[in-house]
Amino acid sequence: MKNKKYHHGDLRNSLIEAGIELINREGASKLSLRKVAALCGVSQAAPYSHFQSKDDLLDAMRDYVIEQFIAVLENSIQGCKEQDNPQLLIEMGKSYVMFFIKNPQYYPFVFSQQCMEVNLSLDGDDTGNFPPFQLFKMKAVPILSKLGMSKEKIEDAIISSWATVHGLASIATMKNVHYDKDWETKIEDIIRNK
Amino acid sequence: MKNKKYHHGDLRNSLIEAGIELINREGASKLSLRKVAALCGVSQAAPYSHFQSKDDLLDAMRDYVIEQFIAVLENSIQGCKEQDNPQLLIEMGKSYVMFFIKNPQYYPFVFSQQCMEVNLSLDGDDTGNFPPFQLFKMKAVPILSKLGMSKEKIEDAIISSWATVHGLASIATMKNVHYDKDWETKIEDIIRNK
DNA sequence: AAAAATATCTTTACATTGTTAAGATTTTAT
DNA sequence: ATAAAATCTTAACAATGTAAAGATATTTTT
Repeated sequence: MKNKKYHHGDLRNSLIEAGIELINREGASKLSLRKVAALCGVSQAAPYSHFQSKDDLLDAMRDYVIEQFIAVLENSIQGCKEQDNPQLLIEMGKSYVMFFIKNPQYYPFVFSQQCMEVNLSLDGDDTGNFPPFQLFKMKAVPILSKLGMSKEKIEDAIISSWATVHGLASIATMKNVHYDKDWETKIEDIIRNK
Repeated sequence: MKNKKYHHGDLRNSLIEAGIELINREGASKLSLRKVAALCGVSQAAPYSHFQSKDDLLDAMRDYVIEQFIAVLENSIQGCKEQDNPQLLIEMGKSYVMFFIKNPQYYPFVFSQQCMEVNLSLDGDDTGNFPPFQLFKMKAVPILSKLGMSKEKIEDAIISSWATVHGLASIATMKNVHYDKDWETKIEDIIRNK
């Protein structure tokens, strides 16, 4: 490791993390490529050695955040004793919402480009499917099947559940939302109320 | 009405409508103040006689879209024979989702600035509350009360229902979402599955 | 009706931004 | 060691939001 280095060494990852840092500081709307480069101590054009465009960097940052998101969801799954109990789906839902409540800037960022692949159907190819939804689907199908639901009902239930949880995350992370109760303790009631 | 006019005559409204036109054409992310001005045939700085900033124009455009949105919701209410039947809430939900399915560019635009006022509580001041939610709340409370639900349950149910519908709108308007069924006919099943 | 005040618009200018091009420096491959 | 490739810098461009100064039209006042 040299002190003054022409080459940064790990610029690609540094740009991703610096970008996420800036998003947490002042939101995705105020992020600029040049600020990210400056935060990494490189010139304005340096990012173009690692990303084709600003959107390309944003995509990589999104992947990075979604990886954290997936880790949180999987952690909540492993916290469940019974892998075939419907409660597992509730726990996933709670984690889904809480992830964005704990990182409010992430919601508008992750879903700003509304162009992620989403396959709602139970059939079809799940490669490239929005990973959090794919994970939820994968866990939900056997659990709901065991309850004796028809395939069509299962598909509807999965879409409905995801919509509820996703909508809750959207609402809870709005800047001027007023809610006197504590989300963490209240959220299960709200999901169950379905 | 003069042919060549230094003064536009109705520039404020024209800017709002031109802006919405551009959003429908190429999405909110690609909208610029200068393009809006050009579409109205005025100079780049002309909008500043009517709006303090680009965000100020965007706010006015949002209000304009929300007015249309409210009109659609109220129309669906008036289409219901029984004003105290829970089916009315389903109809509102369908209209909520369908409004954004019919105008896919509106969803990311209306909710991009996640800073609208939202009061989730049944108590408290509803002035300034996000009008579509306020309307839903207003209609839901008496209907759910009649079903014998407690106040707390009602609040939970309203939040849950709005989250579901709002989440459905978010998901259905994603660009790369694959769904082989027809939303219009399927959406009620999905909402009911709650 | 004339003059003054105001509203609406234009032109010019500037800073910020994404992006490209040309070239410098370092690392890697031969 | 030399060539090739990767990584970075500086300089420049077009698009954008916005401010300032001034022109033109409209409204208000007298």
